[in-house]
Amino acid sequence: MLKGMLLERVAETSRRVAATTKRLEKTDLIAALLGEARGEEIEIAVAFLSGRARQGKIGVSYRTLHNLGVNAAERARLELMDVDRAFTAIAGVEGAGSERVRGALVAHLFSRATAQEQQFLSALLVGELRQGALEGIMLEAVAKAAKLSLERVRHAAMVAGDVTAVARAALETGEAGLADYDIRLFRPVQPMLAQTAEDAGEAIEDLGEAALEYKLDGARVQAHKSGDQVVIFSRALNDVSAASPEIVEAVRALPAKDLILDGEALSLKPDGRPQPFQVTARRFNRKADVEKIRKELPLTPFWFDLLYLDGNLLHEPQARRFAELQKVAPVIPHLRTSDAVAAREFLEEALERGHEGIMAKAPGSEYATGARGRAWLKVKRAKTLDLVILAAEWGSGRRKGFLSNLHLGARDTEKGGFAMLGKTFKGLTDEMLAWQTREFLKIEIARDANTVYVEPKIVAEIAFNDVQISPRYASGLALRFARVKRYRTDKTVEQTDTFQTVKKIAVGGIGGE
DNA sequence: GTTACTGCGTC
DNA sequence: CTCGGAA
DNA sequence: TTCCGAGGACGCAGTAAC
Repeated sequence: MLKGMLLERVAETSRRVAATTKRLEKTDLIAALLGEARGEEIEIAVAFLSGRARQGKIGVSYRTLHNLGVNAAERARLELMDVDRAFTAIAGVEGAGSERVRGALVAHLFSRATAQEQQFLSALLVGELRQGALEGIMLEAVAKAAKLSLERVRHAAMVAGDVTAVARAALETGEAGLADYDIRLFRPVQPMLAQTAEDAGEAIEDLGEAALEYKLDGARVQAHKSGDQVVIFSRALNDVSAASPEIVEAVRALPAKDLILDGEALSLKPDGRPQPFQVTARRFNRKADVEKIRKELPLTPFWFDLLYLDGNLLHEPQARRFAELQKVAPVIPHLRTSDAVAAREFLEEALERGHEGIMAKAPGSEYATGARGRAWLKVKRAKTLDLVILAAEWGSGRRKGFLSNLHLGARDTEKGGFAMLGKTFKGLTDEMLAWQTREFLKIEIARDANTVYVEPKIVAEIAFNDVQISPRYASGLALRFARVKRYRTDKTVEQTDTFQTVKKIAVGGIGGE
């Protein structure tokens, strides 16, 4: 009887992958390991080295792992298959007392692992492997190990919606094995993604003639239909049919037997304007009272692409896919133009109607599953505020040793003091990180475990997309997608924006109270 | 029963 | 979701 | 250009604790 691959082999590879910053070296290390794996082990190894369990999230928290209190094994004996079976068992526990049972199962697994293996398993389970390689590098490694072209492997994985099975097929049966991974009904494909453009003008400049569409602020949905059978998938390819019965019904009624649609679903107010995102979000991942909530907050799907209609359309140009789509389903508001002025007007119209912005698509482009290319561009509009930094949290990973995540405050001219509007760590260069760490420590007024509180005197220009109602912050409001544009050392606190200004933006955006 | 907290998925 | 850094 | 990782805001589900 052959011995299976040891967990140690994977943990050691992960450690070495993390140790180098060179992409090719990472690829080589992973490819070498894949060459040694057999059968199901291939799928397990691919999942682990992509930073996840085959079972997905299995409900093991940071806290569970820290309260284990088990010793490490002396010798590495755990096989990949053992670990995979243990994960399946752990994921299956539910109900009252489940946290204790799960903890016991995790403890037993960990007691059989060496110290290094324990470290690897911990990182894997909390999703913090941070070896500088995820699915992108994995695809390259699979291609290398199977001696196939990267494009071939990537396409199969994206159309299959999953790398693990494709990796196994590629390694076991090569080119022939990948032939099965064509688009197929009820097997979701990775949705095509977009890059950002500054404004409508840049999008037209990039694309020439472009297919413009409203960008709606809801959730991405992929609908599969064959006859009466309909399944709706989310962006992460979860089956969300149960939570969105009205979408299922709408798709079932479409005049085509077999199709796959791509679109965005959101809830509209009675006047046709969109609900704020956080309101539409009440429909996502929902199990309780679906029939009741669908009456209060019905979801409306807006379709913008057709991937399959009695056959594969992925490789057809966008213009043809959209034309076919219009014959069978209600489509998103759209405009085909090469005129920058018309594009700008279209953007203004979308914004005026309460939407997020527009998309601009290359009419000649195929549906590049899972790719974030320049064939699709998104144009949104950010707002900015000058805010005061109230505190900063110590960073982790490559930001360890630097003050990173910033607490943002706006002057409250009524109550005095500052209203906290959330936090951001985005938009900071290494230079800014170093600067703020230095400067903040000079004006420190207090600290706790992870946070340094500072005198409220540093001003930063903060970009954001929306103001949301916040159940978390005392101010009652929080910024959505906040990021730092620059520090305003030229501005005093008295010159910053006030909480009262923020409230006005909120009322404008949310629709008033 | 109700609340608090964490995990997960959406953006 | 956004951004900056590295290859 | 592509990939990665630094983490942000919500809301719901599920358990544990009260």
